Amino acid sequence: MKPKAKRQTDPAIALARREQILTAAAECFRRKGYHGAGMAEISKTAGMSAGHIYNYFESKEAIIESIIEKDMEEMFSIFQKFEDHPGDVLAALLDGLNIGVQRHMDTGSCVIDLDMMAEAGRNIKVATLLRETDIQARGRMRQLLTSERSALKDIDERELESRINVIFSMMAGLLLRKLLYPELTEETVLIALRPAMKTLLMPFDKAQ
Amino acid sequence: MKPKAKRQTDPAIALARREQILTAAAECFRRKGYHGAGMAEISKTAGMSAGHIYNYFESKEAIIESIIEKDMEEMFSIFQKFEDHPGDVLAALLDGLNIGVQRHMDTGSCVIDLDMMAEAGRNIKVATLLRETDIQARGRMRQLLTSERSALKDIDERELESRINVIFSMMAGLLLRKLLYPELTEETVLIALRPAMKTLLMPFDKAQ
Amino acid sequence: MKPKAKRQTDPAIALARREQILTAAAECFRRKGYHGAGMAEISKTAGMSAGHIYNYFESKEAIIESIIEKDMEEMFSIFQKFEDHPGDVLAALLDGLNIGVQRHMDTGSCVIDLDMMAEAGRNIKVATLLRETDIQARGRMRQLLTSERSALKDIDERELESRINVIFSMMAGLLLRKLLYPELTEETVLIALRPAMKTLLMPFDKAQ
Amino acid sequence: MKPKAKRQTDPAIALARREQILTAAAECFRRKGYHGAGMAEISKTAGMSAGHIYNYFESKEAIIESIIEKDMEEMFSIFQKFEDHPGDVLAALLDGLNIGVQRHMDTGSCVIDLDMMAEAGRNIKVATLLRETDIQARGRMRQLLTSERSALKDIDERELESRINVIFSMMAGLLLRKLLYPELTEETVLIALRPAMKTLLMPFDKAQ
DNA sequence: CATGAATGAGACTTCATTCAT
DNA sequence: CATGAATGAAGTCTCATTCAT
Repeated sequence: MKPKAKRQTDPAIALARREQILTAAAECFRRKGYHGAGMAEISKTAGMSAGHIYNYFESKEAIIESIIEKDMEEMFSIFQKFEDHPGDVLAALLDGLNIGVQRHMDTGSCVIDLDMMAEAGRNIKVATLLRETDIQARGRMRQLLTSERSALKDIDERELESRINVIFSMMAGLLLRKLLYPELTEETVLIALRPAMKTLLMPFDKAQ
Repeated sequence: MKPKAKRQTDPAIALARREQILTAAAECFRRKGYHGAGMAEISKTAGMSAGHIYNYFESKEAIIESIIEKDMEEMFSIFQKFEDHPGDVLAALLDGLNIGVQRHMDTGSCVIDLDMMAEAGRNIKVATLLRETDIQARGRMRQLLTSERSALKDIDERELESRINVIFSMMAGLLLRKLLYPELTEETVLIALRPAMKTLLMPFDKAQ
Repeated sequence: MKPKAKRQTDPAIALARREQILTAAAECFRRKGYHGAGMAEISKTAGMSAGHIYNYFESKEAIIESIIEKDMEEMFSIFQKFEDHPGDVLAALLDGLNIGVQRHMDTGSCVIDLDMMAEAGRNIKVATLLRETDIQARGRMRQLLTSERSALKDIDERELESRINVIFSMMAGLLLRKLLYPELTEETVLIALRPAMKTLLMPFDKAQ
Repeated sequence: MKPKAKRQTDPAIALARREQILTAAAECFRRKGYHGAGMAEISKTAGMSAGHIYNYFESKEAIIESIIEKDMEEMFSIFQKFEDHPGDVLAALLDGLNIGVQRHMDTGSCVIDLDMMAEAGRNIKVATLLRETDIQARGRMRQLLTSERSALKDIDERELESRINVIFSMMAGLLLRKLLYPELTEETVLIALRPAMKTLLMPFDKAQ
């Protein structure tokens, strides 16, 4: 979905402008929310006129869509780290857990993600984008969990799906906790999160 | 925070009108979001003039606040069930887990809760209300977990906080999963959720 | 302009109700101004329902018109005092000057009069009523100034008109001063007002 | 309090637009009063969209405040004339009296001033602005009356205050007379006004 | 006679978007 | 390429007035 821009002379400049706008918009959305941030504020933050933005994006909605795409790419890079991690998958994921927690409790990205999720509930285009992003993420996670170095490489498909969903659910939910309690720390959360995550990454005991 | 309405002759009618408005508003918010739904649409859905709504609610904001309050009361009744449950707490909560999942995956209430969370990011009154609601819920959960019939009655405060937060996080996160994947079923989720929840409701092994 | 009321059973009750409304409305207008006071507030102050007021007055505008009429009648009674005063007119008016000042600087009636004057600028009905009231007042004043006991009984018509207008202007203007400076006292004003008034009530010296 | 407008490229255009709006608003206020004139009417009169006005004024209230400020500046220029007048102060003020009368009896500015006064009764910002304006005017008048060329340069403070207030009262009151009697002429008023003013500008006789 | 629930037009204001320059 | 002046639809809210009861 790159060629959103209208006629442009130098593609390099055009790309730079787009980045400029996306960065500014993301910051504004973070501060004020999608509805709270106006094009005027975004244009001021981006250092260009409001009208000019429409040479690069068809609408305000198109901007948030592009931001979602960027988020997607960023997330991929995060998963990459886990894949490069030596040792078994369980250790890798538990090792990286605090990073994951940190990321999901960063109030900065928090609000904007929430806004996007809320928007997804009624804007099918946003919903589709988010779903695509998430499907990619789940794919990566599935690769990790079914790799040779994983203790779960033989579990059945349905259970795998469930585990991944619960893991994602738990992580994404942190965002909501942090939003309600800004004073909540990662350390506190990790006390119970780590054991729960371990359970989700190991075979369930027959006894349970 | 009961009598937000202005003076009314017949309290029964007044209450009915309030309900009428709240129901209509909730539906509109669900469809269009808090900002997306206008008073015009709400009034049409409620079957009365826009101006008349202001005889029962001081502002659009007051409406969403009332909706939040109603949700709070509903939640209390849910917790009450757990408290009345015979047997130990672990069993009670695991028994009621499917109900909890069901509730958190009901797309109907889903979107509106998300919207409220997003709104909380920029509307301090909404944020306060949500936080209060959540504090109440955590209080109930804490009572449950520290009751005589709980296996966790002796754990230290910090760990207790962590467990509760992770439990809430995991449950609330389901809402986001369901929003992205409407086809996701409770049964699927429960496969991995139940073991994870069990871990969160039992003492952590020293070995872990 | 009495029969503004619609069908009524007992004229006595009807009149009482009208008084009730007028008193309440006057108080509200004084506090909030004509535009600032709503029918809701007036009806509450009057101790009856908003709808019922419309059985006695056709509109909000009709209420202020009635208030103006009442003011007119009140003013007549004030002039009566001067006419009954023993001694010459000059002494009578100077004697009563502090009362006149007091009345024109009463912030209570102040604001409502101002509102009515402003309204007169664009509402011909109000303008007519005020003019009629004022014409009556000027007539009384003229009688006083041309009575046998007055030093001005022989001056020509044009000069008389001018004197009366300036006197009224000076007195009415006090209202504006008091509004701007609530701390302004009658005593302070009288220091210069009394000599000025004396000049206006005596033949102008040739020398001047 | 100059740059109330938002950022504008060409200050000349911005200023022109502000003038355009102020002129239109003043005309509308004159015709319908502050509350009676809507932004729609003002914008139509100004020849621009209602929304655009908000690029130059923050609110309807800001518009009337600007109008008051303009009036203030205009008034200053009038006082300047008196100060530049050769001869003694008494002569200067009596000479300029007809101009002052003309100004205070101009029905055009009349009604809008009245409206502002009435508005001051309930809008503290307007009240403050009007009071400031008047204080400035009184300051100028005081300078005039206590200058070396004045016969009143040695009178005590309280009497000076009283004289100024009565002078202003008398002049401002003319506005009300003209409003009630549009047929009233300056010449007629001046017959009695000039002697009264002379009294107010000269030492009071002991005999009085 | 009396109520107050209900209306609906209109108030001010915001903001995404367009377009002449 | 770039601006920002300008638009206009839509937003929330108020309030004089009506009418079924």
